[in-house]
This record gives sequence, C-alpha cells and structure tokens, in this order.
Amino acid sequence: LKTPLKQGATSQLVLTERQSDCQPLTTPPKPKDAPAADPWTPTSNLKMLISAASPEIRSREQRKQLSDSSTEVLQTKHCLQEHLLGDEYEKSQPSRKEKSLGLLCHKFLARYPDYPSAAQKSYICLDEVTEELHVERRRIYDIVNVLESLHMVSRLARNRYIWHGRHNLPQTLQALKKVGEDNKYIQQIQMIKKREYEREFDPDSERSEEMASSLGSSEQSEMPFVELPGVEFRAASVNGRKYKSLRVMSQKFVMLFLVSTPQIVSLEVAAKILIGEDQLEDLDKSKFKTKIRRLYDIANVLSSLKLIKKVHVTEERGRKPAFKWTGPEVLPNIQDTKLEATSTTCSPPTSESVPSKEHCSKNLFPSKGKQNFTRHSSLIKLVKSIENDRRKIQSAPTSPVKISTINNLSGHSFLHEGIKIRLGFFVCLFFFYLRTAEEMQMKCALSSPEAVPKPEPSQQPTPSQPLGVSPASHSSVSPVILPHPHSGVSYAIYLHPSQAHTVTTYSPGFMLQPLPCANVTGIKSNNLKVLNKITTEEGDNQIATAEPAKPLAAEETPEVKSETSSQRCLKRSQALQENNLIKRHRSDEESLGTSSTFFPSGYLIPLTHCTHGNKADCSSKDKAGMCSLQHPTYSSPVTGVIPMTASELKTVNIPAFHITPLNIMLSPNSIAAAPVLGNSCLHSSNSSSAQNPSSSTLNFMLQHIGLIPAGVQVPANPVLQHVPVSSQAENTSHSSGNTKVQEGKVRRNILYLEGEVQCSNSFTAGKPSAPKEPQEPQAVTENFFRTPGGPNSGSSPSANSDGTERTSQGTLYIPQRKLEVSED
DNA sequence: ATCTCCCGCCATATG
DNA sequence: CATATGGCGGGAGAT
Repeated sequence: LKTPLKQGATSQLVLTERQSDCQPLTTPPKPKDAPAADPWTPTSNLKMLISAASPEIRSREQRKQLSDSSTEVLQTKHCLQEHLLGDEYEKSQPSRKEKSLGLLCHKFLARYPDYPSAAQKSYICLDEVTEELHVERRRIYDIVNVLESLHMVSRLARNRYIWHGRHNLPQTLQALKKVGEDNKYIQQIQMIKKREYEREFDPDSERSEEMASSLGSSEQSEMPFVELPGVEFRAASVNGRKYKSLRVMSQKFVMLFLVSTPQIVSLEVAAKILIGEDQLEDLDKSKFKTKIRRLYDIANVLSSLKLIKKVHVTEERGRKPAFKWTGPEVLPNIQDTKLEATSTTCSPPTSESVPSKEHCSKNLFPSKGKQNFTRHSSLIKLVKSIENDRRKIQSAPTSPVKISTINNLSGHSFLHEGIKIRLGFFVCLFFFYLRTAEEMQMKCALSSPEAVPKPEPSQQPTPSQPLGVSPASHSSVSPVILPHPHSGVSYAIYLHPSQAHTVTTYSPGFMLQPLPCANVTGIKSNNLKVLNKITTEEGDNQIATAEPAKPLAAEETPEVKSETSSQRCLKRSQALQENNLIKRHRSDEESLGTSSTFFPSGYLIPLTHCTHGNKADCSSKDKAGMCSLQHPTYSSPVTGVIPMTASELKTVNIPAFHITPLNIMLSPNSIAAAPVLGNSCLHSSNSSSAQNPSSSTLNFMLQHIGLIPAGVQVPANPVLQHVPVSSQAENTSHSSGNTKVQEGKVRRNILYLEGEVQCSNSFTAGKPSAPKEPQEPQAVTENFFRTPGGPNSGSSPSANSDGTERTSQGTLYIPQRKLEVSED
C-alpha cells in the first residue's frame, strides 16, 4: 500500500495534467450501474468517480479506500437499487464521502465542458441531472447556486439552466473583486481579526463599538447579487427578488479571497463577515454554525472548480480551517473609468458572447441602469451605496485623492496632487505594491527566460515586457519602518518608488535584484483605486489594514520545482527573497511536520542595501546559488528596514506621525518581530556610514509628503543590530530538515507573517492597546524565532524575543501575527 | 472532541 | 394549487 507516500507529489502532477478535458464522462447511463470489467466491489463505483474527480480527492479516496475497503465489505449494506447488481450486497452507502457535495459537483462538472463553444451550448435540466447523478434535487441546487454565483450557469426557467462554463469566470471574478474592494472587506477582515485578538488578550476592554459604528453604519445592508452582463438572470420572474442567500454568500466568499492579500480566508472570518459584519458580537452560536455549514457547502463546490483549496491556518489560537484561493489571479479592471462613458453595444444576453468589462462594470454601477430586471432595484441599491461611497471619498476632507484622479495617476503624479498625502496612503500603496509585485512576478515567471531583464539599473523599467506585463510605473513606493519613540510600535513610511528604485539598483552585487525592483515595482494606475478606498477608511477613523505581502510561500513546491532554472531565477529575484526563506522553511517544515518558523515577510522594504562590503558575502553566495532552489537569498529589494533610532526621529522633529491624520500603528495582533531582519546584509549596512541611499530617500520622502520641511534632513543612520534570522539559521534549519520526511501526508507549515499595519486615530488615542501590546504577544513571539533546526540554530542572537527591546534600540521591525498554513 | 457537511423538513417562490 | 427552490439546522460520519 504505497499510496500514502506519493499522494502529495502525484496529486500535484495530476493536477496539472488533468483539467482541460472534462467531458470524459460521457453520458449518464449510470456508468456505475455497469460494473464493467471490474468485479463489483464496494469501491468500484468509487473508483470511477475518483477518476473524474480531482487529484486531491482521488488520492484522498485512494488512501481512504485502502483502509476502508475491508471494513466496508463487512457492512453489508443493501443497495437500494436491486437492479444495480444484486450480487453485491454492500456497495453504495458509500461512506458518507461518496455522497459529498464535492464529489457530486465533480460529477456534475464532468458533464459539461469548461469552455463550451457556442456550438455546444448546453442546457441543464435539473431533472435529468438529479436522475443521472442519483441525487436529491436539493443537492443539485446547492451546486447550481454556487455556479450561478460565478455565472458559470444561469437559469433560463424552472428546471432549466444554461451552461456557460468558465468563459465568464474572468469577468465575474473581476467584478467580484471590485465589489469586494468597494465593500471594504479588507478592513472588515482586519477588524474581525483585531477584535479577536482583543478578546484574547484584553477581554475586559470592550471597544468593539467603534467597529460597530464604523462598519455597521456603512451600507452593510445586503449587497445584491452581482451580475454579469449577458449572464444576468433571465426572466424577471425567474430572477425574482428572492434573497438568494447561497448565491450571494458564495460571491461574498469569493470576494474575500480576491481582496485579501494572502489569498487565504479562514472559515471563521468568512462566516463572521458574511453573517453581517455587523455589530454586536452576536455570539449567536447557531447562526454562526449555520453559516459555517453553508460555507462548507460553497467551499466544496469552489474546490471542485479548483478555485480554492483547503488549508489550515495555525495561529496562536490554534488550527483553523481555511481555504486558499487557487483560482486565476484577478487583474484589476483596467478600464474602469472609461466604462461608464462607453456606450456599449451590448450583445444580447444569453448570447455566447463573453460580456465585456464594460458590461460588467455597467452592471455593477449602472449609472444608466438597465431597464428591465427584477434585480434592478437591488442593483440600484448597490449602485447607490457605492456611489455614495465614492462621493464620500471625493468630498471627504481627509481624502487626499480623488478617485477620478487616481485612476489616471501614474508615477509621481499622485504625489503632486497638491493634496496632503498621508502615511496611510503610502501604507496602502505599499501593500498594493507588494501585491503588484507579486503579480508581476507571476507574469514574468511565465515569460521566456530571455525576457528576463538584465541587471541593468536603468531608470525606466524595461518596456520589454512580453505577455503584456503591465509597464512599470514609478508609482510604487517603498516603506521605511520607523520606530515609535514611546509606544514601542514602529511606524512605516513608504517611499516613493523612484527613490526606492534608485536605492535598489544601488547594489550591483545582486545581479537580479535591480530587476525585481525596477520592474516589479510598477503599479498600474488603475490599481490605485484600491488605495484610495483604503485611504478613505483611514479618514473615517477606521482601521485600515493591509495584509502582508502575498504569501509567496503559497506557491506549490512542486510547481517551483518544475520551473526552469531561469524562471526560477527571475522569480526568485522578483519574489522578494523571503520567498526563498519561506520555501526553505516550508520544506523544512514539511519534513519536520511541525514547529513553526518565521521569516521575512516582505513588509519592510530596505532602503538600505548591503554595503558593498557585505555584499561580498551575500553576492558571492548569491552568484553561486543564484538559481539554485536551495540557495537562500536573504536580502531583498523589498525586504529590509531603514533603521532609525527614536532619538533620531525626534531630532528631526517628526513628531511624527502626528502629522498624519492617522496614526499607523502595529496592531496588537502583530507579534512577530521583524522578519525582515533575515537580511544578514543589513548588519553591515548598519555600520556603514552616514549618507546611504535610505537616508536621502527618506528625506525625500518626508519632504515630499510634507512631513518635514524641505531643508530638514533625517539622518538615517542605521542602528539595526538584530538579525533574528540569519542565513545561518536558515541553513541550519534546512539541514536538520532533511531528517525525516513525512509520508503519506505532505504537510506544509507555512508561516505567514501577517503583519497588520493599522491606521486609526481612535486606537492610538489613549488606548491601552499600544502599551500592553509588547507584552502579551511576547510569549508568542518567541516562537517566531525558533527555527525548525532548533532553538539555537538560529544565529539570530538576540533575535529571540522581545520586540520591545528591539524597538527601544531603534531596531525596526514590524510585529507580525503568526499564521501558519498547512495543506494536505 | 472537533471538523465536516449530509439529509431532508418545511417555508417560499414560481408558474 | 402543485412544484420548484432553497433556508436551515439536527445530528452523524470522518478525523
């Protein structure tokens, strides 16, 4: 019974292998009824199903099969359908799993092509389906409802649906993402997490009202079903004003994935948000439970569609079920702005034509509403709320930038808006930047190796981006972490890309480094909208948070391995070095199957790079293992910090951060300490003298933003002295990691440092949050410095604990929240 | 015990 | 009114 072992690897391969051909299962003629060659065994049926099922399921089933078959035989169950095969007594009653919605969904999907051609337009008759699949109608509804939410099918009439396949998926996801953004889901997620944290560490102080007010008020009123032009529900009748909870819930669920940066959403959070992000800690257990049940239903279908996959996130609290988005990346709608003006030549609805973005947008924000859909009213509602939102944004005194402007921004332009730009904005930009970088990374990875830009520190991003990689603009920013003088909390400032760029290119030692920075840094102007959104939040005293860089670690190991070395190189270079750390760690962890690690999160962008001196070390290593999967790159153009002592800041009169309408503070949830410090090079850079790039950059930034007068200079004298995780640590842990390999179950413990930068006046305002923060978390924090290899393996000297101390010393770090994700 | 989530009652919506 | 839909939550299999 070898199964267990390969599962991991094989499933992955199969995963890719399979997928295009989904029509195998010809027809319904109950294939199971005809026990073909296989002597009817309790599992034959299962086998068949499995073949059509996803690899994951297959392997899972196989595994299970082995263990169960024997027992199953024992439980002589009677096949309901005598005609089936009288001989086999047991059979059907397939362990619950065989009836799972997921499997059923697979069977369902197998009936239709992913991308049906206009010719093969297929209709779905529920009666047939239920009969063929041998399921209760009720179950089919579950599936269809979710598919509907993705516009993969749409109802024509009673009992009748039309199959669209995945043609509409891109548009749908895009639309959902947008709505999700407009719905402030990111903030909501953060809020929930925060609340959670507070409950944990500070049960007494109940300041959940803030949220209630902030969120509750907003148009939390139910968001209507998001439609897609050309796929909208036909017949007003059919489409009635029913609540369509499952559909809407499904959409919201998907939205959560699309908007959150690590595209991982835990059921708990999702449930809470979907329940009505609203107020009052409705400890309504039952309601919560129900929601969870529904989410599982939805998740099963989405999983079958391979849009998500199950994982587990392990936080301080414990292991929680969650799902990770594995669907296509959703690019922001580039033409949002034009949309409204565009008088579209809408193709007739049900037509095969793939709805255009214009349509989509129009649907979402029908300034010129559609005229005859029952849903109209709800849409109007949505539109209104959104428009209101926009209006608020535009008029809000605190809003630094207008959406309209933002949309067309590029490069510095937004800095010249003449409006005060607040830190928050940069924070947002930063995260957005990270995100973008990620995307770029992915795209680049796809492009041919040749396409890889040369290490030339050119100012302009190489315009030679195949595959339509969006041209990098100067609009990206790099953050600088500043220690907070008193609260022990660090602040982050994000520098303008152009500056960062300069800095980055600065170190010639890293051949590939410049590239990622130069090319990945770009932010598509249209993406800025998101930022604006967040910024507004801040203005409202709400908490604006950003998730850490997308979990680079999320990449499948197998995937990585299959990459060409060149791709790997590029990827690596672009993927913030921590990526490597993560990978390494993960692999380590896979072996160990336990322990948690911590690594640079990419939160901190190093304005300071390795001095040439150090670089020697680093670069040499780098060169050697540049393309080696093994080689850990610790320095990253995006990872690092600009160390500054509090005193220094004071000196500069950056009463900081008072200047900003909002205070950026690290959330209490954040615990991990500067993963960033993984950059061993930082060490030397510290000693390096005075005016280093970061310094000038910082000044530029501050001045630019108006935080400090033009003349003032902020001495950016690195004081960083801690290197929590060093390459050494890495190596150590790595080696130890080879010890044993868990068979059967490949488990990955990925540690996602989910730092949270929060912007909130209310919080900083005399709230105990800041002060106590450093303490409680500490205990937990310790784990962060524990490398798989062992407590000492980490070269991280003082790394250990105490984020406080570090702070006091001026070391910069961003507390992070521990988050492990394991998949099976 | 907890995680999953199937099953099917029954309120509603449809036609 | 008969059905088609689909909200909901008990409770049992899977882990």
